Amino acid sequence: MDDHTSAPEAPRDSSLDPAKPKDFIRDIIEADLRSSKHQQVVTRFPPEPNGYPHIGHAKAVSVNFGIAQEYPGRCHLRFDDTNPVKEETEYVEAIERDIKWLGYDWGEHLYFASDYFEQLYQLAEGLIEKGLAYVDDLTAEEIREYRGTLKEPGKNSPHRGRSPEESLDLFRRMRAGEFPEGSRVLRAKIDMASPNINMRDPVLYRILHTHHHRTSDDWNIYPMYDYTHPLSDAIEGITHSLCSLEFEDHRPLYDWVVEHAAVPHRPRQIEFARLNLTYTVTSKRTLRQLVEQGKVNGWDDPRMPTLSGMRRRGYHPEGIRNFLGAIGLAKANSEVEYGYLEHFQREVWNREAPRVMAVLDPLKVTITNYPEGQTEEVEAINNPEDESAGTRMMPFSRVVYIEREDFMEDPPKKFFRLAPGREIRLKHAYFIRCDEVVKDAEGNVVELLCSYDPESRGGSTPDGRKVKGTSHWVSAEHAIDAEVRLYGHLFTVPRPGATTGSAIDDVDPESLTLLNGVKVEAGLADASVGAVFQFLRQGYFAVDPESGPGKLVFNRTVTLKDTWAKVATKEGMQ
RNA sequence: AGGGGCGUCGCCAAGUGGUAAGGCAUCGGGUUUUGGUCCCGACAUCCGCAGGUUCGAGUCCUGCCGCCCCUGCCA
Repeated sequence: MDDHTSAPEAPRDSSLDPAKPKDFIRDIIEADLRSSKHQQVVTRFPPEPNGYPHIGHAKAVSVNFGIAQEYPGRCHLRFDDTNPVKEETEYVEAIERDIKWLGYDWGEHLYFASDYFEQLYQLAEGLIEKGLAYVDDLTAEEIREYRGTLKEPGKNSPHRGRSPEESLDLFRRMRAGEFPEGSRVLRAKIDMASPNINMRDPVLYRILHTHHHRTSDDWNIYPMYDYTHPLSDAIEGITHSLCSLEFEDHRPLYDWVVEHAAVPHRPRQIEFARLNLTYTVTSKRTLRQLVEQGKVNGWDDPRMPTLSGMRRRGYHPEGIRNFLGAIGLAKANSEVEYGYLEHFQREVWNREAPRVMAVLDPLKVTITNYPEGQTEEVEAINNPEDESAGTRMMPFSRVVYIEREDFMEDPPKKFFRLAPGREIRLKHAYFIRCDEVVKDAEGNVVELLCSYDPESRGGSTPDGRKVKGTSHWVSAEHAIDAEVRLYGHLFTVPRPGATTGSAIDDVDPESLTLLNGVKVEAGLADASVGAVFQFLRQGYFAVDPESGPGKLVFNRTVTLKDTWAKVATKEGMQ
C-alpha cells in the first residue's frame, strides 16, 4: 500500500510554464539574472529551531526552495540559532524532517548561524574599531527609555562617546564572561533620532550565560538576529534573502550591517506577505498553548496546522505544494479560505487514493431471498481514475451493512437512496429493494429486510432498468471493525481570537468526533500507517500511527464534495 | 513627532498607459455503478474614493479614506 510518509520525488516545475504569471520576486530575480548581476540565484530558509514547522513555514519553504529549484540555483537550510534560551535540537530534527517531507532538499547546504559565531565576533570588533559600535552599560529598562517613542526621537546613551579602545576592552571581557547577564550590550552607533526605531543604535550582542545546543558553553555573549542574519547571508553568498513583511522596517539595518561590516558580498532582502488561513492559527505561542493545555493531543494532532499534524491527517505534500503555488506570492496581507487547501488535497487524492468501502454508521440489511450461509465474491474497481490500480474481490453475503443515512423511511423528493419499496444498487454487487423496516421498542430503525435481484449481479440488469442511488456496503460476516476520527475546524470562528482576544477561547471542543463501530473491508486489516484511502462516498482517510495488530484507526483527511448535503441543507432536511 | 507597507469579483491573484487572465467558491446544464471525478456554460462596463494629465488610466499626478507592521538585551 502506498505510504507517502517517505520522501517523495522532487516537485515538478510547474512554474516554468511561461503562461503562468510570475510574481514580483521572480520578476526581480529574472531581471538580475538577465542583467548578469548574478549568475545563479542563492536563497535560504532560516528557521529558528524553537517550534514545529506549520503551514506558514511551508510557504516560506516553498518560496525559497521553489525559486532556487526553478532558476536553478540553490537554497540553504540555515538554522537561526542565536537565542540559546529558546532553542532545542528536537526542533532542528523536526524541521529537517518536515522540509524533506514537503519534497525539498538542501543537499550539502546545511548551516547554523552558530557556525559563524567566531566570524561574527571578529566582524563586531571591526565595527568597534571603526567607531561604528560601542559597549553600553545602560540597563534594559534605560535603553528602552532612551530609545524614545514612535513619534519622539531617542537620546544618546551617556556611553555612546566611549572610545573604541575602551569598548573593545569591555567587549572582550563580555566574551570572557566577566560580566553578569544584562549588565552590558554591544550597540551599533547609527542614529538615535532616526524615524526608524530599528536604526536607533540597535543592540548587536547581549550577555547570556546560557548553554547553547551546538556551541555548548563556549560563549557568554550571543549576537542578535538583526546583526546575525545579514552577515550570515553575506557569508553564504545569498543573493536574495526572502522574508516576511514585518522585516521591511529592518531592511535599512540589514543594509547597514552588510555595508559596514567587513564582508564582500551584498545580499538583497525582499519581503513578502505571510500566509494566513481561515479557521487556523500560525502563531508558535498559540500552537504551544494548544499542546500544553491539552486542547489537542500533541504537535502532530491531525487538527494542528503543523506539517506533522497535516501529515498525520493524511495531507499529501504535493497537494500542499500545489496550494502554495496557487495562492501566489505578493505583498498584500491576505487570508486564504481553508477550503482552498482542501481543494488541492482532494485533487491529488482523487487521482491517487485506492477506493475502498467503509460503513461509518452501520445499518443492518438482511437480504431475505439470498441463500443462508452463501458467500460469493464480486469484483470491485480500485480506482476509476487509474486503470492500472486494477480490481479486487469483495465478499458478499446475506447480511450486509449500509450507511444509516442512505435510508429514509419517509424520504423527501430529492432523496435518491433507499426507502420502503424503493430499489438501489449496492455498488459492484446487486440491486436490492427494501421490503420491510424493523424497529426496536423506541421506534428506531434497527434493520432492513430487503430482497435482491439475482439478475443484477455486478450492478446492472438485463432489462436495463435504472436505479437512482448507489450505496457502498460491507458484508457483515466478513467486515472488520475500525475506529474513525472525524475532524472539523479546530476553531469555531474564521479568525480565532479576533473578537475574544484569545484564540484559545475560540477552540471548538467538538472538533473531534470519534466513531467506534465502523465496519470496513477486511482487506484493510494490513494497511500501513500513513496510507490514504477513499472511503467511497465519504472522503479520504489516513491510517493513524496508533493503529496496530487488531486495531485499525483512521483519520479523516478531507471529505468528498457533497452535493446532496448542500441540497439537503437548502431544503431544510438536515 | 513619526516611519514602513498594502488596497483589482465572496476568497486568493494576474495586470508594468491601449480598452479587466486564472484558480477556489457560487449558480445553471450534461456524463456517471461514488449525489465523487470529468465536461459545458454563467459569474468585475469595473479596479478604496475624489479630482487631474492623456486620443486613451486599474496602470501616471494630486488629495483624501481604510487596513497592516514598528517603541524585545525575541526571531
